[in-house]
Amino acid sequence: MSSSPSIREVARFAKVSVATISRVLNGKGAIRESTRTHVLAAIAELGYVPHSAARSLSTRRTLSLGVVLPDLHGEFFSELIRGIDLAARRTGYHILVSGSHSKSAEANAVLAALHGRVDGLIVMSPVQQPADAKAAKAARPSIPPGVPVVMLNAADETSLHDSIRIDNRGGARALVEHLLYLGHRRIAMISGPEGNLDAAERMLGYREALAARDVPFVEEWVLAGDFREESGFRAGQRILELESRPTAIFAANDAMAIGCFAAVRERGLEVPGDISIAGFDDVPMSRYLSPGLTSVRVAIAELGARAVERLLIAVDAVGERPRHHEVVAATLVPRGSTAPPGGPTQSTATPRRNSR
Amino acid sequence: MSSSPSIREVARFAKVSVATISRVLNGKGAIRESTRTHVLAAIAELGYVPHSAARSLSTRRTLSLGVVLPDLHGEFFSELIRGIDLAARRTGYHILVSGSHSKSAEANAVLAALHGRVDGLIVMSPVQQPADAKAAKAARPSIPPGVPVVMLNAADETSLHDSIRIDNRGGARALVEHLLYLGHRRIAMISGPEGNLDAAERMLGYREALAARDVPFVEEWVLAGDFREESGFRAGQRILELESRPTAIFAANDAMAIGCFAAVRERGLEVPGDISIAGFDDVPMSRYLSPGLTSVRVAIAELGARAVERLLIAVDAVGERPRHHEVVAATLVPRGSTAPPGGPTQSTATPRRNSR
DNA sequence: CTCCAGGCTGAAACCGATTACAGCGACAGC
DNA sequence: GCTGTCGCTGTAATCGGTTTCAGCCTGGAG
Repeated sequence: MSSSPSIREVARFAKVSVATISRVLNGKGAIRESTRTHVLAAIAELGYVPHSAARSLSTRRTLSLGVVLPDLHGEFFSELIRGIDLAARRTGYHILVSGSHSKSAEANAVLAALHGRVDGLIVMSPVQQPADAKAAKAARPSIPPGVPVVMLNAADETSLHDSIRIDNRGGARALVEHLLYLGHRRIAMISGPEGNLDAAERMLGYREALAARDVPFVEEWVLAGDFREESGFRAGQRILELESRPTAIFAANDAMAIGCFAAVRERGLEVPGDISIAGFDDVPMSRYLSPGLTSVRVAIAELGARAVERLLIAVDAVGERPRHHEVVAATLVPRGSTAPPGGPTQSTATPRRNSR
Repeated sequence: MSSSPSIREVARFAKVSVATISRVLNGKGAIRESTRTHVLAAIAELGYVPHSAARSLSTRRTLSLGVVLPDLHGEFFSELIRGIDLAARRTGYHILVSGSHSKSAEANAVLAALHGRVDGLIVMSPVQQPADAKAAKAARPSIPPGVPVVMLNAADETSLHDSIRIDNRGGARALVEHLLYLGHRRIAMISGPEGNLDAAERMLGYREALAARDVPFVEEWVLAGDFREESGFRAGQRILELESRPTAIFAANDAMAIGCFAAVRERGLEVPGDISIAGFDDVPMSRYLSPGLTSVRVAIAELGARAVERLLIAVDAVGERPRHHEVVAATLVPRGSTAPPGGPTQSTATPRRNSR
C-alpha cells in the first residue's frame, strides 16, 4: 500500500503479461477490447502509476528539459521560466530548473548531473569569455556530447550549439538615442555586473549612441550595479550627488531603474521633471510604475517559448544538423519616466500609460 | 562520439568490470589506488558521464524534487522558486517545476507524470474545496502513494500530508488594524481570485478586523481582482469613482497594489496624501516603490527553503511518521504608502523607506 | 478437412546503472 | 603445508519499464 506497485504486479493481478499492460498504457499494438477494460480495471484497483525513470531508461526519452540559469532574482527570470514552462507543457515536456551558476565549476556539475535526466538543455550563461584562450576553454560550460542545447545570450560565438540572443546593443542604442532626441546631453548609466555579457553589450550600445552624436563619454557618469534594485538605489544616490548632475539615467535593467526611482524620490526630486530614468527588459510591472518606466522591450516569455521550440526541433532531429542562430529584437518603449530636460511640456500629473 | 558511452563500454575500454567503475565513481568499497587512477583516466578519455535515469532506477533515488504551482506570474513565485532551488541544491537536489495548474485534472496528470522522477513533492494548490464532499474528493490532487509531500497553503485541512501555511488571516487583520489605527474608516479591498484560499483568508482577516472595531462592512467597497497588476489597476479606477470615496485601499497582494498605485496617480491623486494603499506579500520590489508600499511580510524565499527542509526529512524517514503542520507568521511592514486620512503630518516629499 | 492469414498475447532481451555474493591471490599463523 | 583472513575484483541479479519475436487461436478459403 505504501509504495506504488510495479507493472509486473499489475500483470500478476490481472493475469496477463507485462507486455499487455504496457500496450494498454501506450495504446500501441492491437488489444482486444475486453482485455483492455480488464487491464484498466486492474490498474485502477491497484492505483498503479508508471515509473518514469524506468520508462525513460528503455525509451531513451525523458520528456523533460533542463533549464540552467545564472540567477533567479526578479521578474526577468520569473517571466523566462513561465514562458519556457508553458511552451514545454504544451508539448508534454517538464522542466528541470537550476539557478545561481556564476561559477562555471558549479554549472558543470549541474550539467553532468542532468545527463540522462533531460532530453535537451536551455543554458543561459552570460559570462564573458576570458580573452585568454586557455582560460576561455576551461570556463566554457562542458556539455555532455549528444545532448541538444540552446544557448541563451551566450558569451561564446562558436557555433557548437543553437543560440538565441537579445539585441542588447541595438536596444540600448535606441534608448540612448531617444534620450538624446529629447535633448539630454548629460546621461548617466548604471551598468550591470562586471563580466556579464548583456551588461557589456548594453554599455556598448550606450557608448555607440553617444559617439554617433559626438556627445562625450564621461567616465564618472557610469556607475557599477548588479541588476538588483538595491544597487540601482545606491547608484542613483551617488549620481544625484555629482557636481554637474546628469539630466537622465539609463539603468541597464528595470530592477535597477526602480531602485533609482526610489533614490530620486527620497531626495525630494521628481521623475521626469528633475531627472529622466529609463530601464531595460520591460518587465511586466514597469508599465504600472508611475510614471510608467521607459524601457526596452524584450519579449521575455516569448524568448523562453522560442528557445523551447528550437530545442524540440533539435531533440527530434536525427543525425547532424546545421546550427541555428537567432537574434531577437529589443524595441524601445517610451513611457512617462523620460521627458525633455527640465520636465515634460504637459502636466506631470497625468503620466502617459502605454498599453501593450 | 555523438552519444555518451555507457558504463560497460568504459569497463571494456579499461579492461575492468562494471562493478569497479561504479565503485570508483561512488567511492564505495576498497579500490587499489592504481586501478582507481586507471579507471579515472578511461572515464576522462571517453568523456563518460553516468546516466541519471539508470542510476535512479537502481538506487531508487532521483535526487530531485517536484514543485507544482498554480501559476508562475510575478515576483511571488520567482522568490518561492529561488528559495526552493537554493535549499535543494545545498543538499544536492534538483527541482522539477511545473506551473499553471488551476484545473485539477491537469494537476493530476502532472502529478502522475512526476512519479519515478522525483523523491518528493512540494505542492501549492490554493484552490478552495467545494463544500460538496464528493466534489471535494474529486478536486483534491491525487498523489501517488508513497511519495512524501509538503503542501503549501493547501485548502484541505486533512492531515494526509505535511503542510506549511501562511498566516493570511492574521496578517490581513494586522494590516487593516493598522489602517484603522491611522484613522481610516472607509477601507476598500481588492480581493484575490474567486475560489483561491489565500484570497479568501485575507478577506476574512479584513472582515474580522473591521468587525472588531464595529466598522461596518460595505459590500461595494470590495472589488474582485486576480492577483495581477492589471486587475489592481482596473479595480483602483473603479474605487476612485465611488461616490463616497474610501480613504484607504487594501489590495490582497502587492502586484495588485502596484496596479492600484498607477490608477491613483493616473487620476492625478497622491499616495498617501489623497488615499492610502497597502498590499500583501512584501515582494522584494515593494520597498523600492515611492512611497514604499505598506505590506505584510511573508518571507517567501524562506518559506520555500523551509518546505524543502521538511520534505527532505520526510524523504529520509523510514516507515510511518506523524504529519507535521506549520504556520508561518505574516508581519506588518508599514511604509510610506499608508498615512492618516488627509495625508501624513510630515512632508510627503520624503517618504520613509524601511530597510529589511 | 487442410491450410493460411491475421488478430492477440506472452516470453525474454534490453536500457544503464548498483550491489550482493563469490572468487582469487597474497600473506600470516600454526 | 594447510588454512583463515583480508583486500581487491568480477559475475550476475535487479530496478521497472518497452519491444521484438514467436506462438496460439479463430475463421475463412480452397
